[in-house]
Amino acid sequence: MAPTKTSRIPVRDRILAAASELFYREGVQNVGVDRIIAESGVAKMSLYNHFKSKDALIAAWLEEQDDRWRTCFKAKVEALATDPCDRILVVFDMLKDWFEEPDFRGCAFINSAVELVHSNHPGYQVALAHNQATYAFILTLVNAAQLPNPESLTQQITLLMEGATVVAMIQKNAAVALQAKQAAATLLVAAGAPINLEHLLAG
Amino acid sequence: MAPTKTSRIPVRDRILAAASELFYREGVQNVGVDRIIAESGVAKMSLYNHFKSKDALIAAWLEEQDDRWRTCFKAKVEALATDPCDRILVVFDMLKDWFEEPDFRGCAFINSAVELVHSNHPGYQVALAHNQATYAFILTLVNAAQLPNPESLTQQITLLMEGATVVAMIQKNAAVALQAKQAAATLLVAAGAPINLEHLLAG
DNA sequence: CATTATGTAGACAGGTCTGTCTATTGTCAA
DNA sequence: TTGACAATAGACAGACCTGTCTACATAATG
Repeated sequence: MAPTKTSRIPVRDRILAAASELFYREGVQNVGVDRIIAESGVAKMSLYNHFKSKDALIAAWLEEQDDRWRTCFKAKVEALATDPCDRILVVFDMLKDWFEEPDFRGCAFINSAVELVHSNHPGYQVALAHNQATYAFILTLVNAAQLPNPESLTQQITLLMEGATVVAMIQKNAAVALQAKQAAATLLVAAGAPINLEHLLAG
Repeated sequence: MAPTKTSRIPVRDRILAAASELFYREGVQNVGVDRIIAESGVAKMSLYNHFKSKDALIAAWLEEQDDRWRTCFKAKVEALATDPCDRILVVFDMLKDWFEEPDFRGCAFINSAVELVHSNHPGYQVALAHNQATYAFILTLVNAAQLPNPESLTQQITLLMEGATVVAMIQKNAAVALQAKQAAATLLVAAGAPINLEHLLAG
């Protein structure tokens, strides 16, 4: 490899970093490869040497995002709470923090699935896999809480998560995360979880 | 006006009809004006005489969809149920029917907001207004049910609706509507509504 | 030093898209 | 009939986009 004078970060990583920011901020359709190479300070041929096409770059970006999300999300949940039910609820606190980030623009996977339209697009496949991975992760939390009908409860909680993400994006309103948390807590209590609902309403 | 020989339907309506199908099926970004005029059998200048630009056509399409939705949705809910709580729950049965339509591809307003990116786009404004109209309509149902904290309950129910719509789209899974309905029923019961949950699980 | 691999810079082809323009046709009303 | 209006067909400019190509520069390795 040729460590360029301008930067010692590998070319592929620089491309992915620039693509990540631009794709998320403006959508995959509104960002051309010319802007990605300009932002990353890379030659166009380098981009096409590392990625077969723009569609392949989109898929690679989503895969990288998915990888990061799986590890970061799991680690954060486990660091913020130990009780199984608390871990489910703390997910919504994390969502609120995410929604409050100034550059928040919704879920990259949902947004990309909408833009890519066709489910045979490699990027769409990654988005779908991410969606199922979210379900699977929440399911581990619900299973740990040993509540009845774990699959149903998990699906309902993920619907609240996705709904909150979409509404927070379109309305630019981070507070919906708290409403989603309240709803999730109600579902948990109805399933028999030992949660103090009064305490939730306060903070 | 000049009623064309090929059709007596006004030109503007033919343009909107073609745009509606194409925009919804493939997304506003993936459909060019050339395809709209080909599908509607209209001259390009006619399109630009009726709509200032493609962006204006997108906004007009969304406004028309919003108008139709407001009247159709309200009428259907009121026709399918009379009890306030039943009316809230029947919304999710309607969602399921919608999700099962072969051409279902999610919510046109959410999808368009994602594609248009910028909240100052006229189409984005219509999508946002539609989102708030949904909230307002559900709020009337919740108010009719005379339950405590109507705004919170309404927000939580709309989160379930939006979440179900997004997940149904990305997974092509209409069954999530039933999970959303179940969650909504649990929330209603927790709020004191007189609902038989066992009956819900059956159908 | 020489070779090989990697990256750079930028031109370029071929396609698509929006929006404009012109010339022509058809329809209604006075 | 005639003039005003609406719609048609299609060419066109200008911009943008993807992906390829060439010529050159740089770095590590044998």
